[in-house]
Amino acid sequence: MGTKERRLREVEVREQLFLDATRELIRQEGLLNLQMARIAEKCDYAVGTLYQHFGSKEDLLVALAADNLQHRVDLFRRVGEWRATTRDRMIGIAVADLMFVRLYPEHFRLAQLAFTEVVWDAASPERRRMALDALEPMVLVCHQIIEEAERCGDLQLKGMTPQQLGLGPAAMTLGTHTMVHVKGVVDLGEMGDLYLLMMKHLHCLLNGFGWLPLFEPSDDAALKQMITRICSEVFNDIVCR
Amino acid sequence: MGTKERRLREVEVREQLFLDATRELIRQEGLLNLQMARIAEKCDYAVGTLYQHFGSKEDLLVALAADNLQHRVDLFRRVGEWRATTRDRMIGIAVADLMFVRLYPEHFRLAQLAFTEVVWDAASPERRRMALDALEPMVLVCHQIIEEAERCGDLQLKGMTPQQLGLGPAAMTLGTHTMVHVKGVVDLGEMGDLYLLMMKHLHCLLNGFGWLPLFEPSDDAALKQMITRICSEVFNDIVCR
DNA sequence: GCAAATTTTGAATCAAATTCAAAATTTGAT
DNA sequence: ATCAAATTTTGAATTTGATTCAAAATTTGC
Repeated sequence: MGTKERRLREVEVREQLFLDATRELIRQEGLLNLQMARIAEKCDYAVGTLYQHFGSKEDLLVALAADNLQHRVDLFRRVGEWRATTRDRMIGIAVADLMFVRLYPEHFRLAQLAFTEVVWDAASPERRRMALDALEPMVLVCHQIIEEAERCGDLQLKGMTPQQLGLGPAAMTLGTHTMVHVKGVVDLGEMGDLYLLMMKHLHCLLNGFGWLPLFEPSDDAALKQMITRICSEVFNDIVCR
Repeated sequence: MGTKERRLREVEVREQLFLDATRELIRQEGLLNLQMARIAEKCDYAVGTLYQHFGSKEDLLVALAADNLQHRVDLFRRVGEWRATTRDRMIGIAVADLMFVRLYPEHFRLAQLAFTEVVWDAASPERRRMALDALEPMVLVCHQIIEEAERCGDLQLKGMTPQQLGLGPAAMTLGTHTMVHVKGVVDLGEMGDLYLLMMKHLHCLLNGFGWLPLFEPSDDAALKQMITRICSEVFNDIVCR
């Protein structure tokens, strides 16, 4: 009987409806003013129905963060499949994030909250698992690039596992995203484009790893050109800087 | 008249009492279960009095994060005054953070929440200013090290300002702290000590900057020895790893 | 010693998440 | 097509916990 399956699909559709509505409400009124009742109302359902999908507000927030991550994964995958040097692809991962930030400008603010003890621990274990699973393929893409880099001699792991080496760039990008999204921590006036700066630091880090071919980070023009090239080769269907 | 001043001091003492009680409650029962009424009760004051100091719960959280930062600053300053090479001192900043994490194991979890839009924007502007001001001296210490490194030829800025260069290590440490403190994001079993790994990545980054003297990051023993040395020379009065 | 000003108090209020019994709908057998 | 059982939806009622504010207590200035 297909009845059960149809129902299952309907539930899934509605769940997505709730998530999209939540995303829109956050964009319109900010995380601060997000209310469960408003979400239900916006979708013409009763609050009780919303709670059938998400055990709590925290659960919903984690679910939304995980949902956003699906899209981030898509961008990472493109980079993974891109025919380019391993170093270009590693940098490409960071460029994918720049794209992701434009497509989901609220994601990192949401994620910062969702991974906070207060929210994370209040979400259901299943939801947490889903979020961690959503992270998994991104990690995988990075490791594959790192492994290939080692195989072809672009990179020496020097006793680190690919996982361990990957954590450096990951920490740097995560840290940057955090700083960018907290209002007031960095004086943007005198810092310029933080994300451009991040790309530069990432190059320095990769140089420090000895990841070939080395790149001269002081050459701003070359750096910008590289970003533009990656955008046009990998993300040319997405609006670009 | 000293009456006014005495009163002012009393208020300050009480504010600290509230902050310390909050810190303890968080350690005991977790951020999740923090309640304003409990804090007041623990200090034998009415909730109204607590609200005289902190306009809202969010205000209190930001205040506590800022208060913690004072202690982080103290550790940073020691490093700033340490007689050692500029590179050792830069690494020393990260070691200071390791110390800080032991002294205030809840800080980064709290900070992640406090700098979240939901909390940050709900705190009073004065409180936000205080928190940003608390950050300032830390930034300053780092810049001084970077500037001295350039002056004495240990480091080439290559077109970056000291502020801009400092953001790289800052992003990397912030990102690491975040990953360490969210349960489940990194499989600690196969990653080993994340903070030791961070030190290694930091060395790679500094190598990538060309910060002299270069350090071979694959030499685990030397890395650990370096950390131990910094602990004993700079933090020998604090319990050490 | 007393009235005005200030501070403290905590019961009352309020906001918003969450629940759950009743109503509506769907299912499956006849 | 009809009906009873099972499932789903509903939203008013409950709960939780932050916040307020009028009354009580205390301090100040004369």
